[in-house]
Amino acid sequence: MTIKIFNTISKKKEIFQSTQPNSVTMYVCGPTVYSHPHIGNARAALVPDVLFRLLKSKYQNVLYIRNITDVDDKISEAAFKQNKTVYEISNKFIKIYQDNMASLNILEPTLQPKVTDNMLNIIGTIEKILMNGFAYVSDNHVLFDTNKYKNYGELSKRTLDEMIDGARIDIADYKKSPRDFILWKPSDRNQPGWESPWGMGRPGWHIECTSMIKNIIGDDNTLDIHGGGNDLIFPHHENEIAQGSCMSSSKYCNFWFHNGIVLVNKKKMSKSLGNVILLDDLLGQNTPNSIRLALLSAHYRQPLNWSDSTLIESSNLIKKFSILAKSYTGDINSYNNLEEEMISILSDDLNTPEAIKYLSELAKSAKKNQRDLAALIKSADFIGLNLLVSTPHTKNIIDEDLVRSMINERVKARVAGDFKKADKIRDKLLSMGILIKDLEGETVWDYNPDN
RNA sequence: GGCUAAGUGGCAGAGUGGUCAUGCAGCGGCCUGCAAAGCCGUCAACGCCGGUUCGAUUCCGACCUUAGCCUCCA
Repeated sequence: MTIKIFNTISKKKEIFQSTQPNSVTMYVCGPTVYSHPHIGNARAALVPDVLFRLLKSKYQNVLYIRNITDVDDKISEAAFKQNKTVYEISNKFIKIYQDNMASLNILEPTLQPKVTDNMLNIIGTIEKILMNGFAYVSDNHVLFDTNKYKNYGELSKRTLDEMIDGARIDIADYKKSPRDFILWKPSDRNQPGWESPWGMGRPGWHIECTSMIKNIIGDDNTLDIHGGGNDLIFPHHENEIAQGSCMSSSKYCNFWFHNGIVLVNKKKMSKSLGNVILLDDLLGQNTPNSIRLALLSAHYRQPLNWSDSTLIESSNLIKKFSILAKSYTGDINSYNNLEEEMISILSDDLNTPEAIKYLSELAKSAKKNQRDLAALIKSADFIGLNLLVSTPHTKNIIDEDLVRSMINERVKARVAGDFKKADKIRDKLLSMGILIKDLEGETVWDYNPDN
């Protein structure tokens, strides 16, 4: 069965084909580690995670690389403000990032290279570009010469003239052309710096990705899939293609894969608008499953407008699935190919809303059909939703014995016909975050997902 | 201003040249001491104007609106 994915460079849904028959190489731009990860970082990791799971179901070897940018002026700035070293900042946020992603059941990539571990490779890559005549040294900087690379703009579909006309920035005087971008720049004493043929300095923003990719897959090999947020198409990925195509003769990458951004109140999150939603906050009040489902509720290429109701809806749905899943008593392994339909849905450009619809339909038929119930559990699991293990919210720590004794008291009151008292106890439980249901012969309880 | 996307029912959000999205909410019913949950049924949409077509929400063009990018950004 084939996988179709939308390729940004052709602007079409294409049948995915890897360069090697049983292997896939995928690179996704990871975080710059200078602050707490937000919901947008989560989407940017979660979308490739679903693709990774899908690819793994069809290919023997999937090499999934997600880098860690631990050299960046934003990190230096954070270090300066907090009176800490650059490494203290980056190590702290690497740890938080990885913990947050693990909480969301996002699988670890095969490799997570760091910029600081690749400085010699980066310098080597820049030397190759210089040697091939696509870069120049000016005032201790090394710059990519965009006028030398004739396909510049092929990803973002803009011409150099358009970019120059639309430019809102002042042109640095060491640049030959306003669109030329930095491969290497000098560092002063307060900035992290490395020895290079061009003096103490540090790499520009784009070169790290190109260098790490080529270092891992080999200069003359083509990457199968390169992913990242929509907002990275220009200039970051455009510049990567330019560099990567000019350091060796091989094509840089076959499939470009971009996820839409998360909007809050219909606007992109930004510190100035004060609408940044941090994962730490979200994870304190919601189950990983509901956050995950909420992030998958829109197609990955669409913008996702985040609101309270997004989470409420997804947590209701997850609760419905989980209750059903827990009623399953059979052996899941007695059925074959339970995930087949889910795989086929995702194979069409990762259509997660369609996948959720499928789960809803399974939930409906699962009441009468054990196989569908098993399929619900397995299919949800395929997209990383574990229905069998419920994770209570961290703030919802409850004395279960107390809950049971309150329920018993209410049962007694109901038997005695004292419904006033029974309702009072029910209200009290609700205020504690406990939802009860009177089923035939017994009363069951669960955490209230809205709480 | 330039570039790139998108505009679907009360909300979220897929999809399709001619029959159902789905979820939440609403409405009617079953169930219940009453609820909650569940179940059954039900209402409702394709920004605007043209064009192509026997037929368009779906294809084409203009217009309007929104978002993103053009500066760090996932």
